[in-house]
Amino acid sequence: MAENRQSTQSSNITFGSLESSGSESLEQSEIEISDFLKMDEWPGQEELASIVFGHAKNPSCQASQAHGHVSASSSHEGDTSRDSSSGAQETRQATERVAFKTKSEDEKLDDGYKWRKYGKKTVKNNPNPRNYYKCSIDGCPVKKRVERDGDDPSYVITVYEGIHNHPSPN
DNA sequence: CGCATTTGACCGGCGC
DNA sequence: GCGCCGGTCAAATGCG
Repeated sequence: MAENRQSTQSSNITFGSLESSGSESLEQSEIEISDFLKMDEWPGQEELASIVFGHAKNPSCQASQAHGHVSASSSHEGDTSRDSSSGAQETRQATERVAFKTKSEDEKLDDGYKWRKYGKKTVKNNPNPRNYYKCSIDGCPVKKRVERDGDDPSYVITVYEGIHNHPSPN
C-alpha cells in the first residue's frame, strides 16, 4: 500500500512551531512562520485557496483568510526584538521562509509549480528522510523542503524558501 | 531524446 | 582541533 498518489484530498493545515514533542535534547524547532505566501488554486486542495501572510518581521502576522483553523505562533522570538544595537543590519535576506504542516500521505502533491528533487537526507530528529526540492523553472531560486513528521507520519511538513520569479505553470 | 529521479560524496558551519 | 549535522552538487539511470 503505497500507491496513494493524487486524490489525497486532505484538508488539514496546521501552522505553528514544528516542535518535536518527545525529544528533549536537540532543539531545532526554528521555523519562522511569517513571510509572504501567495497561492492561487491548489489542485486538489482548494480549501486553502489563498493564504497570504503579511510582512515578515511582524509577530502579529495576520493570516489573511485561511480556511479551517490556523495556529500561527511565530512570536516565539521573544519581545526583546533582538535588536543588536550598534549597526547590526539584520541578516535579512530576501529569502522568505514558510513552513507548512499538511496532513497528507503523498508528498508529491502538485502545488502548481514544478519541482525537481535534488537531494535526500536523513535527519536525526526524524526516522524519516528529508527531501529537497528546487523549482525546475529557470530563474526561480525557490527551494522546497519536504519532510514527514516524526511524531505523526501522517503529516507532511513542507517548507518553502524563496519567492517565485516565474508565473505558475498552472 | 529529454528530463526527472536517485544515490553518494563533498563541503561548510557550528558545537564541544 | 575534531566531530557532527545539514545542505548542495554531480553523475548515472530509467521512464515518458
